[in-house]
Amino acid sequence: MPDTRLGTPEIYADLQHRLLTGGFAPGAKLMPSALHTEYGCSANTVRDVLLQLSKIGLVEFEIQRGFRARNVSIQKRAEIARFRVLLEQEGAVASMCNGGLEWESALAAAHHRLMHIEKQFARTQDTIPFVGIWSDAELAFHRTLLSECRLPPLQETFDNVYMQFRQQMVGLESNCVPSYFHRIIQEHQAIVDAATAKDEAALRSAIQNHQARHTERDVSATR
Amino acid sequence: MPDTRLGTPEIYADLQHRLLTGGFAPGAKLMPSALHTEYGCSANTVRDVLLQLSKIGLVEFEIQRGFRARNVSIQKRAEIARFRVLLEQEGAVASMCNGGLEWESALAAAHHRLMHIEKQFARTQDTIPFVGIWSDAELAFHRTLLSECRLPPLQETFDNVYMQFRQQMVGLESNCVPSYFHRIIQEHQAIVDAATAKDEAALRSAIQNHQARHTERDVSATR
DNA sequence: ATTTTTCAGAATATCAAAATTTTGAGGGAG
DNA sequence: CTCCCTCAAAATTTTGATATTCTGAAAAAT
Repeated sequence: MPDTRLGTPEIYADLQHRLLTGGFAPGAKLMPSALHTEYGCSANTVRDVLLQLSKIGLVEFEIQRGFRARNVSIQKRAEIARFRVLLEQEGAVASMCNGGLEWESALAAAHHRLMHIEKQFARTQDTIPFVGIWSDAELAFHRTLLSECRLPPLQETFDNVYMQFRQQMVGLESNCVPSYFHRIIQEHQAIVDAATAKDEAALRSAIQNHQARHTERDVSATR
Repeated sequence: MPDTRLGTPEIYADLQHRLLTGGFAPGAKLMPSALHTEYGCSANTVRDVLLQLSKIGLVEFEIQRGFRARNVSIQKRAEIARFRVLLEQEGAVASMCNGGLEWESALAAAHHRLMHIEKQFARTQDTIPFVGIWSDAELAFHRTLLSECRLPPLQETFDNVYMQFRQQMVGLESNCVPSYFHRIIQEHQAIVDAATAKDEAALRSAIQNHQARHTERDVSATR
């Protein structure tokens, strides 16, 4: 798409964005030899970027077999969602214990910003360009939630899992219903309330409920 | 070291092994242009392998600044250890709930194999060649512990974290005292006992105790 | 004396082409 | 009809060379 000469970071960002917004069909082959013309660079450069993207789980890499956009399935989304809940519960509880007033304030600020975007969202029909900025704001909110947990490895893992989860979402549901966002606003509010009240059990429940739609175990699937 | 022509998987395995056994000083620069002669391949091939190793956290990669063996510190080891405990507790408890007799048996088998190696270990002075096989057996034991948790993302993350933890260990303590292994045998036994007894609280404690030496928070470090 | 600039050496990123491997279709043998 | 073998097209990996960027020390300026 872009016609100017791009550096590796730009190619990385663009490919990540496409992966996260349905720019590639799930499981689609990602061929450096095909993509390099789009970015006006060599195939090897695309290969490097794809290798880096496989690091965060958005791209599957198999030796001698190239790259693919990660496959999606209800089962896989459920596994990722349950792992995400696990990480977020532990991280949020730790943040709640460590974090002081400045953490609560940051959380309130992130939530306010997110609500503002979500309200704009509900008013607009043209949802496509909004998913990107909404997702950034939601990620910022959840990052703030974990920001004081003092476990960098958990935070890094959460970032990856969050993006993998998002990839599963857009791969499985191409359209976003507006009522969906109403529920999400309430769920975020419950998280903020529990964190502010320093109620560990409530915080865990709120985080669990936030993903309840996706964590149900699918007994029919044989994986 | 090897004089025959090596494929990428062999180079990957060898570099991983060196990273995990102190073959590189912590923070040491890993230059494709220097390593490619050792493996009889081009610098770019080494670069690819290092990119893949950075995926599991053993190698740090910064754009335009190359690769480094990951740095070690008491602080970093503590963070990794605490994250490891968290993952292992959740994974083991889930495995205990899901796993049946075949899981208990597999766990007992992995533990028996590990004990056998540990006893040989205590008898030998020449510890260096043993650390590799002991570590493989210990990893197998902990993998078995999580094998029935039905959370593939957690299992993958645990593998990475386990290796990062090992890297911190060998980077911080070059010598392994034999008494160290006596304690570890008992700690593993406690994990097996709790899992067999289906005692969730005891299992969590046993896993926590297994890393207790490393999870202490270092208040003096300002990170 | 401290800071800034310059400059060569070294290391990294990128490239286009060659070598290797995989894939899939077509043709024979059982 | 099925299975296996062969072979050519396509894709991936590797290579060696080129271009860009970084590093550190010496020189110049404040």
